[in-house]
Amino acid sequence: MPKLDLFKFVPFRLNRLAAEVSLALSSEYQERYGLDIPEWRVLATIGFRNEPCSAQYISHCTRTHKSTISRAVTALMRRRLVERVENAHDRREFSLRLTRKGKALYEELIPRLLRKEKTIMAALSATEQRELARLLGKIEKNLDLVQTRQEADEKLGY
Amino acid sequence: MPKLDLFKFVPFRLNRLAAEVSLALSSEYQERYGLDIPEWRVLATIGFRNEPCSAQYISHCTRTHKSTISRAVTALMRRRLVERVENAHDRREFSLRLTRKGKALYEELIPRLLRKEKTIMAALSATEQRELARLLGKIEKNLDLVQTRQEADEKLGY
DNA sequence: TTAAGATAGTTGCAGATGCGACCATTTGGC
DNA sequence: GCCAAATGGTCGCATCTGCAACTATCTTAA
Repeated sequence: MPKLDLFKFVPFRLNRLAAEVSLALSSEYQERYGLDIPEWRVLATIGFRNEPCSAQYISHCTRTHKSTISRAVTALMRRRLVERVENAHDRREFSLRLTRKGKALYEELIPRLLRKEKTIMAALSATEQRELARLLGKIEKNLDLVQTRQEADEKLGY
Repeated sequence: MPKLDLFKFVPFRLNRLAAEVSLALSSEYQERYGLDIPEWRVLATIGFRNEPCSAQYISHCTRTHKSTISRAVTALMRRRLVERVENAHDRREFSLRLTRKGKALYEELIPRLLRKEKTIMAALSATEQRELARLLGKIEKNLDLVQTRQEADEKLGY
C-alpha cells in the first residue's frame, strides 16, 4: 500500500508554515491597525512603488483576485488611507496612491513587519536564509510566478 | 522612508507559493475525486496510520480547526469513504478508519499526489530538495510546529 | 458521591473570498 | 467609423472556515 506522510509532504508543509507565519504577522497588521491580508497587500504594493498604480496591477502582482482587491481598496479609501484619481488615458481605470495618513501608517507598519520576519527567520543563519530565498525562487520560477518588481512591471506593460 | 518589497518578503512568498502549489494539487484531489483540502487531510492522516484515530488527533496533526475536521469527517462518512466506531474507553470520542472504498481511493490518489509533488520539486536537485526540507524544518521548529509522526503521537499521548 | 472543570465533537452564525455576471470604456479588425 | 472582443472595476451569490456556544462525557478533588 502506497503511503504519504503529511509531515514530509512539501505542499502540506508549505501550507501549514504559510498559515502559521501569517498568523504570527497578523498581530501586527490586524490587531494593531485593523488591516486584513488583502488590505495589507494593497498598501504594501502601493507603498513600495513611488508612482501610483492600478488595482489590476496590484491584483496581478499579489496574485489576488480582482474582486478581493476591489473590496480592499474600497475599505482603505473609506478609512482615508488610500485615494484614487481617474486616469486621463483610460477612464476605466484609476490610479491609486497613499494619502498622507496612509503613508504614515505604512511607515509605522513596515519596520514592525520586518522585525517580525526577522524573528521568524532567526532559526536560520544568514547563509541559510539566502539559500532558502534561492530555493524558493527556483520553485517560484518553475510555477511561473513573478519574482521581481521588474518582471511584474514588464508583464503588465509599465 | 522604510521600504518592503513584497517579492522579497518571505511571509508573502510562502503564502503565494503555498496557494499556488495547493492549486496545482487540487486538480488531483478536487476535480478528480471531489475532495476539498480538509477532506484530503483527514484521508491522509487516517490512511497513513495503521490504527484508527480520533478527529481530535487529525485536528492537532494538521493544525486544522476541529469544526472543519468535523465537517470533513461528516462528508467523508456520507460518501462511505470513512467509518467510525465508538471508543469503548471514552464514549465522547470516535475511532475513525478508512472503509474498503476509502482505502481504494487513498491508494489511487497517493501516487498521483506524489507525482505532482515531484514535478513541482523538479526545479530543485536532490541535494537542494533535502536542503529545503532541512530549512523548512528549522523554521517549523522555531514556530513550534509538529514535524514528525512520533512528535504528533507523543504530544497527543498515543 | 458529587460538583467543577476539562475534553470530544457538533452546529449556528458571521466574516472572508473566489466566481461569474455585469457595466463602462477601450482596442482592434474590417 | 463601427462592431466585436478585450479590459478595468464593482457587486451579488455561494462556499468555506473560524469562533463560540452547546451537549455529552470524563476526570479530579473535596
